[in-house]
Amino acid sequence: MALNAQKKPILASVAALAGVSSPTVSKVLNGRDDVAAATRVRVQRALEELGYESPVQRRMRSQGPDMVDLVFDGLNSSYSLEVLHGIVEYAAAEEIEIVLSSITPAKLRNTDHEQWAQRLADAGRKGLLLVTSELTPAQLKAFERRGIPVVVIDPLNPPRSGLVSVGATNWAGGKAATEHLISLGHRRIAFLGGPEGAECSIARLHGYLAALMANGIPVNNGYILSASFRRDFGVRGTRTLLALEAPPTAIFAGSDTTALGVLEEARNQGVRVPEQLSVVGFDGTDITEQSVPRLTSVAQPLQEMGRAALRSVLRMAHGEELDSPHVELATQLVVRDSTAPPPSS
Amino acid sequence: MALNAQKKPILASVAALAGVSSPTVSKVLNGRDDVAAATRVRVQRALEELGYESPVQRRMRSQGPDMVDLVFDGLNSSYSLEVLHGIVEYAAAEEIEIVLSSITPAKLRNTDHEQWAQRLADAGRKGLLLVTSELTPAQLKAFERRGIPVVVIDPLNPPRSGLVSVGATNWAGGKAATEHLISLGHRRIAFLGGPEGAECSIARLHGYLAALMANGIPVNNGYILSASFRRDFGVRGTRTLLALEAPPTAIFAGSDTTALGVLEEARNQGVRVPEQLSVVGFDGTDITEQSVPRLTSVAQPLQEMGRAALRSVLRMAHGEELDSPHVELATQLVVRDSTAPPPSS
DNA sequence: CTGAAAGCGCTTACAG
DNA sequence: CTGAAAGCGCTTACAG
Repeated sequence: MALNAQKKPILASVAALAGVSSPTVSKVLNGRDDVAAATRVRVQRALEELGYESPVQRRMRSQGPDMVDLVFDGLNSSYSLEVLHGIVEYAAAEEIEIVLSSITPAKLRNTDHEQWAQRLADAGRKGLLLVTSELTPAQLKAFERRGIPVVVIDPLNPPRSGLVSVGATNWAGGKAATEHLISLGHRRIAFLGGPEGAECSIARLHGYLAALMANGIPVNNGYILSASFRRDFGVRGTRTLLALEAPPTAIFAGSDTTALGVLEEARNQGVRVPEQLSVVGFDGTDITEQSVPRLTSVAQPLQEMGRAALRSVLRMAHGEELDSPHVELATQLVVRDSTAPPPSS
Repeated sequence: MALNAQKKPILASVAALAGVSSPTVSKVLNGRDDVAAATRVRVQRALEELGYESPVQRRMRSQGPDMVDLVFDGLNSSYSLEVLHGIVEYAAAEEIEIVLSSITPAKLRNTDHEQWAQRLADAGRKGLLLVTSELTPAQLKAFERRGIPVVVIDPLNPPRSGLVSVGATNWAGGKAATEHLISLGHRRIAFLGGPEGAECSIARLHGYLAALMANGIPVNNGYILSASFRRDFGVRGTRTLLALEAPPTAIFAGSDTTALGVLEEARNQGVRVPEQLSVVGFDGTDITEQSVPRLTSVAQPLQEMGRAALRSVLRMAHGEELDSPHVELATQLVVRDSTAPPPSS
């Protein structure tokens, strides 16, 4: 049978192998119930053996590359662009098509997930990729039941069991940023974190705390503010911090965008960076190179995270086992021009 | 004919209506080229009138929202992000899914376009959107023959007949930028343009020239350099310009990214912006707000361009007539902090 | 339950 | 360029 393996199997060849007529095979394929159980089994075995595909199935498959759905949580930051870039580049190389879902995170809640999952299954989608947004366990289950793998990039909540996700070493990054400042001689170091409850921000905060503790620097709660990853919080937060009786000599911002706000407010107050105030950002997007001064920042491998997530989804789609349900790629501190020793007051 | 409207149209009924044979209809459907143009049109009209769908298409349709393919020319700039943002937002509202094509512009040349177009047709894709990149007339024809509308955003070449495209008023933008500088008192104004031959850059250059001429300012060819939209050209170009015997007092850059390079080089040479040198960018992406000083720039309505392109493709897919094959959305000069009167030498 | 026969809708090969 | 004819692969209707 290996001899005619190249010949595409048609219904008649399946019938011949099973020792029945074409109509009978047709009935099995279409789920008719007027077929004896034993016959059905024989036909099914033959279908399997020959790897039979209906013309529609064949058309579907040959119709193009595999497709993976992507749900994007707002497409407005350099962060998103980098992640998307990584996904798209890998997809192009692997000849995968990425479908930007019309189901936006905003609509996610009021979407009938059974219906959604079924649609993806019918359309032959190979998997689902989520950036930042998340699925409820019930939603996740709907995809699981249909054999559609789901991978989340940078989940907001702590990794749940059953949820496959890709992130970055946020704790280590927070620690590295803070240790860098400490090694420059800073002792009064503030932290401007992201939205309350965001797992990645909490991890960065704990990295910051770990560095302080390891160096015997007492934690000052007035130096720790959390609100958002946006620029305006950088401005507001800096205003608050610089108005303190003992203002910090360094600020570690939870995102590059926030750090930009820090730079802006420092400039407005005539506080020179890095001479009078050191600033570290987080993300390592291209704005770190465009700001004045260029921003010392903890780089996340965003493109790699996108690529890794797509790779994981594809591996799962092919039935391969993953090494681990949650992977964290290494962050890396990149020292630029916004950090220096504190002013020798 | 309204009477049997409920009867699902088959190939033979289309043939009857068009007054041809079934094989001919089959050929049209499959994009064969051995059909006379007039016959093809008649058949396409009949297909349209009866709302014919192939069995495969029927299957597909019952399976989810309409899909439009998108070919992106590199996903690395704020420019791309903005355009994509506009497309995706409109798509989500209209419940359209956007497929990021695995055919990248790099691969475009060695792709069998007949095969590609057929694949999209088979997959029931409603249209094709191209950003910056373009199709050859032969490629365009392959899609046209299969009734798949194509729209290009910001085509690099001048609008060809038959090519539907969306752009911005580059000439007017170039003129507005230059007039702004002239009205501040500048007479020595340089232009740093994009890649040689890029239509949008040529239009901006001519807007610049028009403004100079309208104000009786002689054109100095040494003030006009064209190379790319990238930052490094901003640096190099500025170095060249500032080394001139009579250096310009203002530089109009063809993109915001290039303008950023201008700012960088000016800073390196200790030339203060805007006091000693005025700078205007083009695009109006968010880096204009993040630079120091904030960048005066000609804003392109990038999100709107993305949205308009998708809307056009969908209108064509529904058989509606477009008002015009090429549309230009208005650019707008946004004055920020990088422009001021020239130094009173 | 089964399958010979007829049928369906589309495509291909080829004569003109 | 066009279409009558043959063909393809699947499904349906029905006799046994």
